[in-house]
Amino acid sequence: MPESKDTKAKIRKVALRLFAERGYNAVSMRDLAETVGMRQGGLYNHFEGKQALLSDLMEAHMVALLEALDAAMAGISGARARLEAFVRHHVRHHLNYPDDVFLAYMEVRSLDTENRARIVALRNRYEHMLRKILDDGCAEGLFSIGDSAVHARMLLAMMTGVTVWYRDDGRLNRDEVVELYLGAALQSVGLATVPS
Amino acid sequence: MPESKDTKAKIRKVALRLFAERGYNAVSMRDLAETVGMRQGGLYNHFEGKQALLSDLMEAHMVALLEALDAAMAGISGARARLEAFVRHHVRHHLNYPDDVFLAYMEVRSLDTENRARIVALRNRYEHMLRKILDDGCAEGLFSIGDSAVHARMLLAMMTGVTVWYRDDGRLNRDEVVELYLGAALQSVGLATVPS
DNA sequence: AATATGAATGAACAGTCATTCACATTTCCG
DNA sequence: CGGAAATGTGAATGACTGTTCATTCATATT
Repeated sequence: MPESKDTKAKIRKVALRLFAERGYNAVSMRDLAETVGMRQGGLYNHFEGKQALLSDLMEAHMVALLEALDAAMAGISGARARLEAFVRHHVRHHLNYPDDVFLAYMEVRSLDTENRARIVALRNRYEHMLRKILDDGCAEGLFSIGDSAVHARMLLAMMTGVTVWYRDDGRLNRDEVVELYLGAALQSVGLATVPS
Repeated sequence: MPESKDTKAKIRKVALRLFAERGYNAVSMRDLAETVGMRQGGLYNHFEGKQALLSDLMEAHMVALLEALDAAMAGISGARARLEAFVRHHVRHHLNYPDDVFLAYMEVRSLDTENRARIVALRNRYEHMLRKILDDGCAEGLFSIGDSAVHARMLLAMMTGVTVWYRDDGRLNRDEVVELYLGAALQSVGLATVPS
């Protein structure tokens, strides 16, 4: 069988979708195995258990998110350009991987203590990158915001929320949505958006 | 017994906290009863079941939120003043009832079809109020935003996120936080904030 | 004094949960 | 080709799930 080797990948793919759709606690190992096309016992040849599977998915997403951020910011300097790059990266990544994002956001509390600590640390690193950009922009006298820590959280919440409503068959395509979020983000720090 | 009559209220209070803390599916009726200080069977003298309890909590919150909005907006005219009133109301209400808000946001998917439809309808009514304000502001030439429907969702996600991080023993008090969100919201629609 | 009500109990119900395990089957490699 | 390692099966485990119910009891009503 040619596809037997990527069973692990298939389990992850299905688990990601089901966990994101119904929530971690509402998905049983039976549901998961059945959707994958196997019996529940076989899952344990690939993962230690349900908790390990969740943790694996969330960590993979956070690492991918941070790597994509590094790639998006490489060689870009200046607070405004860096903010633009951050927003574009964030919104685009969230549009491309809505299930990953949704899972990482909603199921942090389903992680046990150790796993949660690791995921939250990665998330804090991400948040700190944005806060640094805002601080730099304020130091340069470019941005006008009340509090960089709060503003970073405001922007992240605003942008992450795109996963809640965006649908590919809707009125707007992904590029348009990215630019809408970019415009709002720039105005929120006191920068006028240039008309296209 | 003076306190036997408000058992129902106590169940709601405890359920709200537990559901918000651990998630609907992670709280058993035994957990709930034990925390209230009774046995599981007795819960069913006050609520039809777990689902009815969740639905009851969420609907009560949505109704309270809409009523508070009506009160906050009464007699206020002009797009800018109405936007300010909306933002102040929303952030303050979310700071005052973080568990209600968190539950209503996270557990919509745990509702069965009929209950979900009712809650989502209430939520849409709320979102529409904000969108109307944005449309009016654009029509008056006051606001500068790309898309009022998207911008309404951006603002709501941004403001609702306050429940995720705010702590009463933190660096900022509630009034300060409200004003920070107000400033960001106004700038995001292209309005300069007046220095205090 | 007799009766009705609201509320709590604790046991029982039929399922479901994640996980384990002995046992097939398949796949890979020497 | 052969045997070992990887992978899948199906049954079993004990704990936990939401819900029901006969029963008890204190209070309120007649």
